[in-house]
Amino acid sequence: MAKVSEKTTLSTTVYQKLRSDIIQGEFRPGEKLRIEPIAATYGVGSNAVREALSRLSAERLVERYEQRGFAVPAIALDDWRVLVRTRCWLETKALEEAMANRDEHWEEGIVLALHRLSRFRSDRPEERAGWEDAHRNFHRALLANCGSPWLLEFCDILADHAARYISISHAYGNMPRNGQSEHEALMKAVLNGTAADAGALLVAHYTKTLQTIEELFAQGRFAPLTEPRSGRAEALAD
Amino acid sequence: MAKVSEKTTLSTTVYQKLRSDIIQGEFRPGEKLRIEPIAATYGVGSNAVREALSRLSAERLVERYEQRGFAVPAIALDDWRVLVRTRCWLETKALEEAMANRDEHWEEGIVLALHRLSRFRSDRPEERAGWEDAHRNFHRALLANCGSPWLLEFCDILADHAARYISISHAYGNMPRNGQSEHEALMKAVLNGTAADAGALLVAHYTKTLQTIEELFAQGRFAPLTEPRSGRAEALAD
DNA sequence: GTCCATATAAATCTGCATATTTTTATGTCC
DNA sequence: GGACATAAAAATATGCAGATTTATATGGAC
Repeated sequence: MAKVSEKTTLSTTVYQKLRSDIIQGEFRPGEKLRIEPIAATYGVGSNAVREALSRLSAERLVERYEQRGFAVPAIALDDWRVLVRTRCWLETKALEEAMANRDEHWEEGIVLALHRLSRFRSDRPEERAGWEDAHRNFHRALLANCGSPWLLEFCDILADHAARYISISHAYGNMPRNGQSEHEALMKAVLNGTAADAGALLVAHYTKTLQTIEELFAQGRFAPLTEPRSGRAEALAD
Repeated sequence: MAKVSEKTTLSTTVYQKLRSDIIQGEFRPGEKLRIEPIAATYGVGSNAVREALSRLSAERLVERYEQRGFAVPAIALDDWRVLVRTRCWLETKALEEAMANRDEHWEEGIVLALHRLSRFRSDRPEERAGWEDAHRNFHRALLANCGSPWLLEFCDILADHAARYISISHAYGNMPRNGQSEHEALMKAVLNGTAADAGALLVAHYTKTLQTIEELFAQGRFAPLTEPRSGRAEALAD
């Protein structure tokens, strides 16, 4: 029995596709998003695209320039650091609350998510998408019980933005690390340890990724993406 | 010399107006937002309204029902509690960071914001809008230095949603309290005390508002707003 | 009452018209 | 010639008026 496909609007379809493309780094940072070409690509009218871009701009996944259209956000080392730092703050808090509210269902969800994650190898290109997905679900499972849909959503937004940086970095020399042992240690601490210990492991986990990408910036790998070439039509910022 | 008015789009104008109306409780919770009437009211096309509503739905200030339009979110006691709790978490963290990063400019901003707030009396209807604004700015000033635009934005979103609950409550018997002495104590603790003390005062400040509105729920004042009358066209939820 | 067909209302979408910005071309001064 | 200003042209974003699709309400058969 195939799942009944949810009734949806064209605008939402475009929104989802653009969202996913941006997070997966299909667009260069700072790249202008012209409405007509996008509409033509998807075979829809320009209004549907505008609506999708407007939604994305509210999530900061695209930047909006009044009367001048939309663009993918630029990337910057400082922005990356702040993003990770904020993510650590919020996820640490969420994890602390989730652990305080612990129940069987939550614990089982974590065990299950880790098991599913273990079935993918992040170094095999054909499994990569599945791994990313499972990885995301594992981290979500840790926080699921925190008691605040708001906090969960904020963590999700930050995770999306972090995923974009990570996707971009993959195209510039960053090999995704599997980190299965880290995830196992994290799960053990979450299920059996103190909130402080678990939080420290979580922060350490994200800090590794932080540093990997910091190095790419330091090596200048992202230079062509962060220094807008003068005279380019893409220089939208004022 | 009047400030040059920013070039803007019709869609953004509608967005700002709707946003402000929702936060100020001009719509009943759960009320359906029909596109045509709104477009007619503002004298714009339906697409501009759709775009505005789409943006608002990304901020959770309106709910989106695929193929069935948009509605103002309902209100619920549990939602209100979670909202305030989350706000306390995030603002406490932001305040802690802001205090750790303290500098002169930040301190002066707080002093100035409190002074400006003191010029308004929340119990005078004609000054109410000004007071709300100054109050919001005071709380923003406390966190301004936290070092994370993300965290600031999340706090802002939560503040907007809390403001909606408060606006609605004003129409159902809740008198806004001035709280000047609370704000002064808070400022003193922020400028001269420990982060723990300041955070506790902040939480206490929000908890008072929490309880006031909890009581209105308990008294059933909001009942007609939370119990969707069956058969009404507004029953959109599934 | 439940099911189904039909009518109505509403949301959604498209194609084009308009307004704005960006680019290109042109002219002027030094 | 190069730097700068100005004006025309092109590209692009924005907005509107219906056409189309979808959901909701209505009424009748069973």
